[in-house]
Amino acid sequence: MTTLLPIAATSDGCCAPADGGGLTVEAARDVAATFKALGDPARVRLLSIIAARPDGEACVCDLTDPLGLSQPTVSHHMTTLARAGLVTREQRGRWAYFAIAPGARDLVTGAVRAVLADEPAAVR
Amino acid sequence: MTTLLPIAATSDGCCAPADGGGLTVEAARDVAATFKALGDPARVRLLSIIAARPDGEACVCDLTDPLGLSQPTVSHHMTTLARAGLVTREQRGRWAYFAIAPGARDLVTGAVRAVLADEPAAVR
DNA sequence: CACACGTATTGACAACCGTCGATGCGTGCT
DNA sequence: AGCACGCATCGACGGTTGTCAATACGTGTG
Repeated sequence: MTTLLPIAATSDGCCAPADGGGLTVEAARDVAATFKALGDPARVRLLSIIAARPDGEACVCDLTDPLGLSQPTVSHHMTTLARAGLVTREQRGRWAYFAIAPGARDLVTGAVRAVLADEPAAVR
Repeated sequence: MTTLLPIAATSDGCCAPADGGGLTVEAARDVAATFKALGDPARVRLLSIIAARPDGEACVCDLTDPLGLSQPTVSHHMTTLARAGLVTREQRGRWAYFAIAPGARDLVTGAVRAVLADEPAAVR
């Protein structure tokens, strides 16, 4: 939910929203929610493991062992990542395959740009 | 501290570290710590407000009002941001001026690249 | 149809986190 | 020297979070 808008869209007219010139309260909440989902080592490892997969997807049973966490915990983290829009869940047979969401990278980079105001010129 | 290394440096030889192909435990911890510092709306707003300043710096007294938080709370958040390497603190007179750390953007983008494996070039 | 298997949900618990008021510390002004 | 001011630290409190065991839910297989 909350459909994060990647650019700081104050949208409230021209003048600074009297916040002091920064992001809106809602924008900050959305941006922080994205980062919050990435703010746990277990979730970071989950994402990186899935991203490193040759087919780019994995089921929960593939993830419990590398992480050393219980199945419910992994499932819980995957739900968190899915709610943040970072992974997609696809039920196939009796396995649930998770993959990096198509817009995941744009979501995060958009959040970065929203906070740190855009980069000079060459993104390198 | 912990000097986040931006690239997934498994460094442990060639083979996947038996983690499943993702980041190392330590790398994941460092990356998550960076994101964790960004995972709170107050800190996101603090960063964006400082970044939006014409001179690029602000003292605590400039930040309490826009945020609607108490002075100790703002100070606490700034300490968190400083420990994460996202802002610098410079005592000048009896004011403490905070500014976006020089390497802040690289720190965050490096963390993004570490998790989501480098940018497409060819993917998709 | 019954069973095994993979996953999600529930309930519980400890740890952490954000927040505040009160207080302490350092600095400049009078 | 004394005082006002800005900031950090302390102690406390409620809320959130990460984790697990136990259980429930779906789905394919025998």
